[in-house]
Amino acid sequence: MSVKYKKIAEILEKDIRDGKFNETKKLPTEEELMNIFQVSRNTIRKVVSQLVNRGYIFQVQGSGMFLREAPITDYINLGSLRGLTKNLASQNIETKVVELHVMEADETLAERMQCQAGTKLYFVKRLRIVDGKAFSIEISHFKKDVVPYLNNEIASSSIYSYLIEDLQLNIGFADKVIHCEKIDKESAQLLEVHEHDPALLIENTVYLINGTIFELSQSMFHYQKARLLNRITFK
Amino acid sequence: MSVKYKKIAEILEKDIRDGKFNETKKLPTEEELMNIFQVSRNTIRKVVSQLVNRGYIFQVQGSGMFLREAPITDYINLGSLRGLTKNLASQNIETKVVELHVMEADETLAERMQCQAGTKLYFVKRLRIVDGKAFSIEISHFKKDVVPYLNNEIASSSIYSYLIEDLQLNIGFADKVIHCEKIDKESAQLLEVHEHDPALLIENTVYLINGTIFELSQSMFHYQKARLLNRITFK
DNA sequence: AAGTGGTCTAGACCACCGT
DNA sequence: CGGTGGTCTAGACCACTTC
Repeated sequence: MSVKYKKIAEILEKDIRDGKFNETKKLPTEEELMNIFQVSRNTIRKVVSQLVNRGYIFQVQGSGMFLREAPITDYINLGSLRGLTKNLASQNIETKVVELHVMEADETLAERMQCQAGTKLYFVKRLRIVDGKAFSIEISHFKKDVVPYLNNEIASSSIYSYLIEDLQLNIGFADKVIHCEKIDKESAQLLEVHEHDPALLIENTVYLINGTIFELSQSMFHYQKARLLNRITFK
Repeated sequence: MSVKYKKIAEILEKDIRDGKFNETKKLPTEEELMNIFQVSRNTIRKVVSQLVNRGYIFQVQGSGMFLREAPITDYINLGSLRGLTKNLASQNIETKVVELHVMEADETLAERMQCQAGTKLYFVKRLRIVDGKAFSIEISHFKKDVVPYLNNEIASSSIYSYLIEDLQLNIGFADKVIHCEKIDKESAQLLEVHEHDPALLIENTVYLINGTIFELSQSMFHYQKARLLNRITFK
């Protein structure tokens, strides 16, 4: 976080979240931001593009930069990295670790994670509980050579905070595939719904910035509780 | 499309799709691209950021720019604008217009579309058929003052091609909310599934670049056939 | 050490919005 | 017409990868 544009983007993101621009629903002009932060125009434009990509603002040529309407309900933001911990801010989230152990990749996993069969993986199955009610089941596989250590305590809080802040992983990009299906019996019990009820699923493949896969996960959501949000900008 | 970086991005996107870099799985260096297209480095970097955002490539500092693995199956790309027409390229898509007429926004619609109750809207209900099988039901509302004309013929092909190429709408951004639920009887018949089977839903709010909403739509997908893909990059 | 992407600056000119 | 964003250039220096 040593670079200017990231620092400034952090500040402005916080300002927006804190409602600092709510009266005008408008950001200062690029020139004003240049003066405030004492950086060049390109740097400000880089900052702004971050805020645009994160869905906070939109730009209108000749007019200014405006706040996008904040989502009213709690959504899982598909554009962000952290699972629930950062997203459903207003709610009360618990995590129950159902299973956690080291395993070896079989042929299928090996192919999907682009590694040799037999590669050591952490297997984690967790139940996420929001406001006292079962919300989702998350099954994750982490490559052990990238995530050398994991325990119950870490898995009970935010794994991603651990990966980023403690292990300092450089996470680069991810593929998320979303679909829905009829829930199986075991999952139905965990999520407290009926067998054959719908289930919303996200299959997540996460890459380091050098392009290596380090996580493959599946999240299964309670169909009545989960709503995913995707904010996109064209240009 | 008069600007350099968009033209170059189009060319490179096509090259990537055509498999031009498949042997090396690597793009030319920034310097090489500067020479090829005779533009400055910043312009090339802008081009590259487009390709990164669209999920085609990833950059590794000190090393180069590499192709991301192309998705194997056909997915609906959440990051792109067009619905199916552009996405499921390999398949055979038909569209049946179930309903098309002008209506007035009621209180609920007016609030969600940020307009006055009574505002004229085009209402379109379409059934999308892929490879001869029902795939999705799309219900859309377009503001008539933005989309002054719409007919059966246009709605039978790609509405978005019409909006962009003919009406020259400047589409800016969109909010997509995804969830799943049990399907109702009428929709079940259209999609040829059983009542109470799962259904995957996307609620889509689309804005012009000046921030005005012009479309509100809901797409309901066949739960066994639809897969949504979201490619994200962190940085 | 050489190659390649990442950050940052300073400045120019264009395109669009609103008055 | 003034204000504000959009595009583009030229050049400098830094950080990481690869050999």
